[in-house]
Amino acid sequence: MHQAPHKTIERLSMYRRLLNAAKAGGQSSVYSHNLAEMSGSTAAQVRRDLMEVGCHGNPKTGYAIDDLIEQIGLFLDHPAGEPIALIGVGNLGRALLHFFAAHHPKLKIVAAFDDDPFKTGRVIHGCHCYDMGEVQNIIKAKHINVALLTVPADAAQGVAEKLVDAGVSGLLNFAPQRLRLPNHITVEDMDMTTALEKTAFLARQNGNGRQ
Amino acid sequence: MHQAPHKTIERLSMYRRLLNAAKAGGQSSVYSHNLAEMSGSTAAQVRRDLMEVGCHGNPKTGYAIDDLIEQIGLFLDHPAGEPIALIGVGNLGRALLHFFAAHHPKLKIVAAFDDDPFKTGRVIHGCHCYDMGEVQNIIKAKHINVALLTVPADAAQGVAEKLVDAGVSGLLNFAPQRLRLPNHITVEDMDMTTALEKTAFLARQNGNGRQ
DNA sequence: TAGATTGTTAATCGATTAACAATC
DNA sequence: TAGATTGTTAATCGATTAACAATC
Repeated sequence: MHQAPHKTIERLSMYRRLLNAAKAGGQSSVYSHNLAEMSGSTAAQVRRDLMEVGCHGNPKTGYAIDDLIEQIGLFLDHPAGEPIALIGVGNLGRALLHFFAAHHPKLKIVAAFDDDPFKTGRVIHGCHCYDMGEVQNIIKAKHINVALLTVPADAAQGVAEKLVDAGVSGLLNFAPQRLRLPNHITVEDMDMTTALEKTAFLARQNGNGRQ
Repeated sequence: MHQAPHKTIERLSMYRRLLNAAKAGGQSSVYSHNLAEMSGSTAAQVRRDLMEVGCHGNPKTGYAIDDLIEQIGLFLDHPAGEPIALIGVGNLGRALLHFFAAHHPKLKIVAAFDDDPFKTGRVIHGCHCYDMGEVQNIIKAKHINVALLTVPADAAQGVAEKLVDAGVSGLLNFAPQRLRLPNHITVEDMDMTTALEKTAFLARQNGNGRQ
């Protein structure tokens, strides 16, 4: 069996969000070109992505929204929900705790970690903050497989290795630091400095020419 | 003349960061394979990227770090520095103000905007917070070309259009919302929900199999 | 049926990787 | 010279786009 391309996974996530909004608006079916229009993709791409997760439409009625949401959920989500850890309760860490507290039924941040004694022991945006010394025990105890890394760049590699030792196999890394980890570990980098540099560069190149 | 691929731009940003660190550590030259090792790229890729910005090495001595940093800077940066706006001073907005206050000499957030009267008029992480009503005047007055968008999803499209009207041509969008803007506008999406869903999915697929 | 949409296959495109001659 | 590295070209790979037969 083949692997779904990474881009397909990203688009499926986006489709689901759009479908939930459409459902909330009272719609019950969509055509590929509707979803393409909303997501900025093409109709053919949408059909290919939906086929990937086993969704089938019908030339007369399009795709049933409830079916799409269910199939995408079966494909993307862990059925029992995914417990997640957040490491580093600085400004960005707290913002992400707040952001993810609301956003997702299946992805739940169940533990935060910091080494600042003014933060540990408290509940921040609904999430208990533990001392870094407990990170491996708690990750094992709570069967955490995925972590958000919001520590300073110079601490990132060391913390990441600890997490992997404790059993984490996916990291969403906000530290502007390349992580060297075994190949079977998934690292997704959210490098905001690079993203901003790229945006500024492309804006200057394609933009309105204002200097 | 041809355009540098987007991936090359991202890698150049990363190389520069690594080169600055190497320089601070006392190094004065690198080989392509050193930079490849540090960045997780390949030596051939590094050489191609560096050629793209007009850097040349020498089989005996490799590349001069000072030269690389300078050439990458000439390529990526606006010589006068790039003034940037941040729209939406919520948890995430404040975290980004803090993050970017320190990180970059050429990219500077010079104005923040919100419509909450408890935030406007104050200075937050060194940046003045203006009322949203002033956004177009200030963007024009300060010649701002690039904006960070950290407003709620349902406000993102409206705000983005206002910004584009005022002359912004590059947006770094943190709202989980697809923006529909003219083609000459650069939009870079930092979709954290999708990134986390993708990380969790790939972790489950490639990970240690723990359920 | 007629017409729009789905599902599938072939063509294109862009970027990465591999190969190798040129260079110090 | 010998050997490692650079610069450049060709081969590969993956994903997107285009084309079209099958379907309701």
